[in-house]
Amino acid sequence: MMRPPEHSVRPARRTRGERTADSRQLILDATLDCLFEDGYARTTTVTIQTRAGVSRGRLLHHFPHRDGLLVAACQHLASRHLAEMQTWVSGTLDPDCPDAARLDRAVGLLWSTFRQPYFWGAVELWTAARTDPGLRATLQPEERRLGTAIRHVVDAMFGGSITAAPGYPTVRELLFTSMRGVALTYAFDQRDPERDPHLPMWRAAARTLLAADPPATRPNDRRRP
Amino acid sequence: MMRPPEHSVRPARRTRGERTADSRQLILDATLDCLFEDGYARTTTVTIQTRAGVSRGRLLHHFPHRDGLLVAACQHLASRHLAEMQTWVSGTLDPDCPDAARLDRAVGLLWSTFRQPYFWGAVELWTAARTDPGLRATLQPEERRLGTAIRHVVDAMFGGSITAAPGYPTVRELLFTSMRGVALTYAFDQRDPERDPHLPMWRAAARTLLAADPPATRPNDRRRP
DNA sequence: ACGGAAACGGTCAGAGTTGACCGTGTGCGT
DNA sequence: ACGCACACGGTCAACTCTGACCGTTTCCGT
Repeated sequence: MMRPPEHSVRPARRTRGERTADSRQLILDATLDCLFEDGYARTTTVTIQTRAGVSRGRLLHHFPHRDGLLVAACQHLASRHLAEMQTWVSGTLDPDCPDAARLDRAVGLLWSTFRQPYFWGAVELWTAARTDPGLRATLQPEERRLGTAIRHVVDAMFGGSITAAPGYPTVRELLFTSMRGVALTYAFDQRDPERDPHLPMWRAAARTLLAADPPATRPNDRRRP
Repeated sequence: MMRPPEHSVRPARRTRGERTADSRQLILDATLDCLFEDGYARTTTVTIQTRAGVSRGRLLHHFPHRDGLLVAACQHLASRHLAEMQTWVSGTLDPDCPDAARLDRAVGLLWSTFRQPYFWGAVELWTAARTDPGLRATLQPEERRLGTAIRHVVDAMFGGSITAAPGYPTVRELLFTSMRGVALTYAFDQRDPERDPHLPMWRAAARTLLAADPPATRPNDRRRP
């Protein structure tokens, strides 16, 4: 009653654009959280609005249709993941790492990216996009952009000396796809990712492939006359 | 009116057990078809009963709850896929294949298994099982059994001389997981699987890894004093 | 032959989901 | 200062999906 308009409690007078940005951020983050925790099938608009802490009106004002919300979530997922990757790799990067131990570290780092909530959110969207042309149309270019960006980050993880090896492109692609394939099985078979038997296998295979002299594209005629 | 009970038109007098088996077969096949075509989220009991051509009573008599139906679909998927794999590999197997061309053939065959509807049905169930403990409990042992069985089939595809190589287990696992990871991207990026750039990469990497002399598990100390 | 249970066919209520709709307050251009 | 569109808050109707429920036919043991 006797309180004057206290300026320390006031919500800092947000502009209209800021409120809109906040709303979108809240809702899209909540959408990705729901995808991760509940899965695509149980991710309803009510679940999202509850988790985001917004009213139904606020949700429907920014995303009138569920389809548009999920499409926006795809783009949000991509941009958020990209930002995470870049800050995260710059924090754990070690410029003067001894030598071949860098490969082992890089493999471990790469594998750790497949345990983050991002990966499962992406999987949910991927599988949903398979039977949803609208989602697919959005997801495809977004994932392409992300793919090239991630490749650069991975290159930075491995470092120049490894990247220069002729067999490196094959190693990078093989590791990346194999890890994705292995990570997918964790959906129904949850073990300790740190003790995954594939981890030493990836390291050993990478060493062998990088040490192979030819680009490994010609099958025979290895020995010179 | 004047027709006697015609024995040529009568539906061959099925026993009760046969009808039950037919119903389950119809419903479970339709369930897997729905998973492949519509995806998990849009696979409803009504969709299934329509596609199976059964009444609601018939569906609910055999599968009172949707959960049980999907769990049964998991087992059905596994057994059906296993049977398909065995008959299919025995039909395309070539005992006296020249030599290393067998590897190329095996890689191509293995890759072709990731384009069948089975794979996408499995992916739908895997992702659903991640957030559904009931599905996961059923899927896990079933996929384990399938995994070992498939490994045997793959071994048969490669043949004894390749299988005997010390690096073979790594090659098999790497190929299998990498193909799964690549196949997953076809959910949102549909290209021609026959011209996938990974195909020559897999073949080349397999050759290199199989040709490597040591088991490739010890990182250093290659040269003896 | 005959009673009972299995194997349906078909309806319907209840819960859940989506989005249209209307009312309200407030930033913002003029 | 002023009004208008934006950014909500909140309600509700239409729709969908699930599973309970009841009636009917057909197989099967005795």
